Amino acid sequence: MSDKASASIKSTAPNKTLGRPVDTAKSAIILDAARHEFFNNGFSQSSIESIAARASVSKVTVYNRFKTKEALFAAAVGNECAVMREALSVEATAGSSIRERLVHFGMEMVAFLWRDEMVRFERHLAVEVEHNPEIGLLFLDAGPRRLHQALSHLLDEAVEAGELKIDDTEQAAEHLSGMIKGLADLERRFGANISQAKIPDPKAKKRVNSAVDLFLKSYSKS
Amino acid sequence: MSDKASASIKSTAPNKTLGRPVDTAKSAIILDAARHEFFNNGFSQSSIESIAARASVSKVTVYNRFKTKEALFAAAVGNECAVMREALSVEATAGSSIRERLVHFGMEMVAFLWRDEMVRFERHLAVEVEHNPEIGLLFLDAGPRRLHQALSHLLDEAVEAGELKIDDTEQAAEHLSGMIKGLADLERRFGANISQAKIPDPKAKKRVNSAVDLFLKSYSKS
DNA sequence: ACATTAATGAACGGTTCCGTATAATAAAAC
DNA sequence: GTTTTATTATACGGAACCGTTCATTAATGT
Repeated sequence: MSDKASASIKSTAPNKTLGRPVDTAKSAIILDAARHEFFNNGFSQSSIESIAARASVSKVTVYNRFKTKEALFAAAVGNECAVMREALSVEATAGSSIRERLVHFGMEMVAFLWRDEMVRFERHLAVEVEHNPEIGLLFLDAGPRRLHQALSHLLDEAVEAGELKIDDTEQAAEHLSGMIKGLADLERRFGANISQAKIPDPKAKKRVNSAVDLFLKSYSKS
Repeated sequence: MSDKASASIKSTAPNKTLGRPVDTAKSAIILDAARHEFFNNGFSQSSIESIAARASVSKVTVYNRFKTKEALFAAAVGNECAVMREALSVEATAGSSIRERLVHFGMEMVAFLWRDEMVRFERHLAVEVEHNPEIGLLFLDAGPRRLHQALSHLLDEAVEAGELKIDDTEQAAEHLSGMIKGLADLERRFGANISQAKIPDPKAKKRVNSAVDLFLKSYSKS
């Protein structure tokens, strides 16, 4: 009876172990191609066909894994955010002085933000946030808020260790990271192509150092 | 001879005083419609036809004044930058204490940046900078750099008046404006729609005040 | 009235692209 | 081999839109 049923009635759920297996590697390749196209040309300027071509995959395969163009974009954003999370999970270098630790944090932050891919990612993501607010929060949680937490934590430890005296470490962290970015953040987003410049932000070292100076002048315990 | 020439030979340059005059008001109306469409939907998502419809103007008329879609976009950006220049030419309120002046400057800056139109303008402009770097510089000159100069000037005056002691006022101005924007700048660009919130940035007052506190703690002369 | 230019409305050619459908091929289990 | 599923290549329907053309109407000077 059961044999007859399974043979005659078409099962709505396909048998997993039967037929040609899904090439699981293709999804990652598609996402990588999508990342390249979307964050270099923008959402509406990127075509599914060009993404498929870059991934060396049929267009139908793309639609097979991702229901629609918007879904593919959201998946690409999620993927980038996951990568960002991984990159930001490195621990702050301890052992050195608090000044050295803060300067190091600042320079790392600048190096991270001033990368070409980061600039373009921010640009094209910000536009799509208007149509899909969720991806904006996805980015905020993976990037900025995480950085803020890391810096706040760094400050908390310094306070506990008696190196600093801060009432509101979160507020202090926001001030410091704000100074680290400074107005150069606008040059980064609207200025000449940074890929042509040898050094991402030539004034970064000076800016970060003086920012830490100003910061420590108020918050140093001594 | 000259009469004969001007009468028989078709002059390549049309006679200005002849025929129906150009409706000069239409250009401004078109630019306003272009601003609305471009900075709400983005460049590639906006169609010339919808812009013409919004301006109650024929599509041909648009192409008559602006050679191409890119030219219209650039013109719209230039127009917005001119408006911005006008808005930023207001003098800083003098007479009060330096603390009050700085806090006032900061709150004005936040109010200016957190407007819906400003957020969308920045978003859509940043994307197009990749294809047309000139419009980015146009914006930088009209907005951020102008703000920076204004704040630097304010600090210079305070130094001359003996209210502050600052070596590098430009660096100090960058730090202060960086703190004023803080990480909230990222929430502004990637966070939930600000138009739904009652107050643009609820934490702005606290952030600006504590930023000025930190600033003055180092640069006060007393 | 007439000449001249501005502006409109509608249509067109050409292009791009989304999402789907179809027929053929490839890779696995049986 | 056969069956089953994944993937490809190709084509299609449909829509959107850029930039242009043409015939017509509107607004001014002489």
